[in-house]
Amino acid sequence: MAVTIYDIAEVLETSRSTVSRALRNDSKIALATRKRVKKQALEMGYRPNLLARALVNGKTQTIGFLTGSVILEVTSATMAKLGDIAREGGYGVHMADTKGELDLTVKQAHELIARGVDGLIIRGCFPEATVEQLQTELDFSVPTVFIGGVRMPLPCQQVYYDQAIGVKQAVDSLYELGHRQIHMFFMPWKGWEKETRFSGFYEAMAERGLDGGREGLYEFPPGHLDEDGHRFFDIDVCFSRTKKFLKSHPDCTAILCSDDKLALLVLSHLVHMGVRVPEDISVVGFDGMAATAYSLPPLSTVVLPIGEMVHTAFDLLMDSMKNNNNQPKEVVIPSKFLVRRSAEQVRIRKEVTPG
Amino acid sequence: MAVTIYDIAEVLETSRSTVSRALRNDSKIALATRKRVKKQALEMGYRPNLLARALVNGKTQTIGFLTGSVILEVTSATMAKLGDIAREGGYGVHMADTKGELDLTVKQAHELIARGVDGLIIRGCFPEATVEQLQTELDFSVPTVFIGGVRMPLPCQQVYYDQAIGVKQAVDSLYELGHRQIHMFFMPWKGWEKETRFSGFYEAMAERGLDGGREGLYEFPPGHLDEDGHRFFDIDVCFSRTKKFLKSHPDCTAILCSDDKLALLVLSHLVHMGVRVPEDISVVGFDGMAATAYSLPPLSTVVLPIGEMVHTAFDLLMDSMKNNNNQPKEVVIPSKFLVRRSAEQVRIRKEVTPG
DNA sequence: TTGTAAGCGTTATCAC
DNA sequence: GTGATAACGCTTACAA
Repeated sequence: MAVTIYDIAEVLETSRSTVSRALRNDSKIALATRKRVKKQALEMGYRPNLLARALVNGKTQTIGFLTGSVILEVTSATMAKLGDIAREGGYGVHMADTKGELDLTVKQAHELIARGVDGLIIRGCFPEATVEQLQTELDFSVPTVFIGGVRMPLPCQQVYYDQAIGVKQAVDSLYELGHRQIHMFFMPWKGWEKETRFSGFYEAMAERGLDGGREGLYEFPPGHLDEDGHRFFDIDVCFSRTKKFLKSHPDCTAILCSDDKLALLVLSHLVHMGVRVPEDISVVGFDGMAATAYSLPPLSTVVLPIGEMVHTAFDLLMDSMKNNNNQPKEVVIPSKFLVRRSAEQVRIRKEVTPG
Repeated sequence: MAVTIYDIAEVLETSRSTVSRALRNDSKIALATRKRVKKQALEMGYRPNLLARALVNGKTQTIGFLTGSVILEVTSATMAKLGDIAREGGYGVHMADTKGELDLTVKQAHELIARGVDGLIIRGCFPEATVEQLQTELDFSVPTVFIGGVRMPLPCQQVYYDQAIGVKQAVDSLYELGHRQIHMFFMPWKGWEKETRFSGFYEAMAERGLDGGREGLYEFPPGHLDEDGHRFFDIDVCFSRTKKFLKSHPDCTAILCSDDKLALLVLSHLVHMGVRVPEDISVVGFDGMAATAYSLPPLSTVVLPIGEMVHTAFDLLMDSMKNNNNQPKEVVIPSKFLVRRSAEQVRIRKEVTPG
């Protein structure tokens, strides 16, 4: 069996308390003793039993991370970052997939709490849940902070992206490049925070006096999920949808996509149709997926600063764990437009501008 | 504070042991009592403290998952699957990123063990570590199973992919489609299990009497990692590399890529150069990434059956946790070639075959 | 069928 | 400075 402080105490012919204190560098213990104990502990390969420790002081140095579909890149990037940050802070991460469903989220949260997490970070929005539902269901007994792409409409600790701002920047940037006929492509999949992405588009277009209400939106079929949660698109349908769009909007010079996957899809379809990007049409994505960096052309996209969000959320959580309060607090993280090669000056303007 | 069995016992004017047993449905307890206790527990919102339970019976119902770069799709898919399977089995998952480095792996493993995981699943190979190093470093005190793409050269519980078999299938399939000039593209990045992928290629080519030794291999620059572990490619270099290849290998009709990312990259570059896939050149990937399903054309690829691997690994782990033994055991999971549109009969043959 | 009491490995509160 | 001793919340012989 594993070595315990008791074993060490026995060998050293001292008491458990002394060993315990010495190992934690208690200044009350003589320096010599501390040294002796630590040496012995090392020799015997002692490793503290964090469970026992947790039982007495009520802290496990573990946080729980609840998230919908781990396989999504934004999710796994978040998780990776959280793992790193938590580790630096001496915390472990217990993760659980919620499939983005409220009841599973609640269930898993209770699981994790029972397992003794000190705090909870929950990622995902629950679009079909009512505020009342959230209020009652999500009444957790440990400090909790929500993260995601939309504001949760209830008093809680949360950090979320301002998704609109990046879209606005994108529209502004396109405008300055001479674009006037700008459209937004989207796939209305479940749990997707579309409204905030749309609203940025609406606003920015309106500000410029451009046509960008609902008419500026162009919908794609969302495909379907396989049993592992991977989303598959019906590329033939999407292809013809893009084709149709081009026919019906011959004057469109720029396309904003509601997410990078769609943007990459559309990009490849355009290229196949002989439409040059960005010479003929500029394309912009949303999310900041890694793959946008090496598409051809590399995709301009609105990036969600995941690291910043995770940092903020973790700090918030640490804080409320320390003070054991869970007072409502909100932090907004701005998204930002990242310029790459897929967006360019419109041709018309190019021809007008002399070399 | 949280409700404990003691609180319930007090209210019911009975003993803690009765409550404890009743809650766990011990047949020794009168059915009426059980009912009464459970009802009371429910009413008081009792939730068992798994930590306390763990302290006494030495089991936390938690497993640890160690893995390199969480952000990779294969990794996150593995994690997602593991989370689901574990939950079904009543287990939680404590995850930690190892960056694919041996010392961090060891460190994290000890962390997790201290936190009380009942077992460990470790993903990742350690190409630069010697067998001796692994032997000494990886001497864990809890049941452990390794998973990954290569066989660990030491006695342990492991399940790994037979990566060669899928490559062979791919080559066979291409051969049957009339391809003779088949080449393999690869990026030699750290920790990548290239040899097994290569060996499948070598063997299959040799079996068919085709030129497929080292000369059949064509190397791409591996790009670089950002601080988050995302890999970025220098697309311009890759592009010109592909171009150069086409010039120097005008008779090549099929390209096998060592991973899907590379395949998708090459695919887009070929399309941009006006090379039609699959009409002019067939392309095959490796991994089974989701994105291969909706590239244009959808990519034929060698898929790694992640679900199968995780299932196997979990079962193995459960087994050795139950019997508390850690006897060496190996399971091999075959990869398999998945046919999609990116590979097709060679043109020559097409012309010969009458309509 | 139920209750008593010991113990899991640690920390914390007292005395000494 | 150090050592008993009582928690922490639960399980499990052993008694009753």
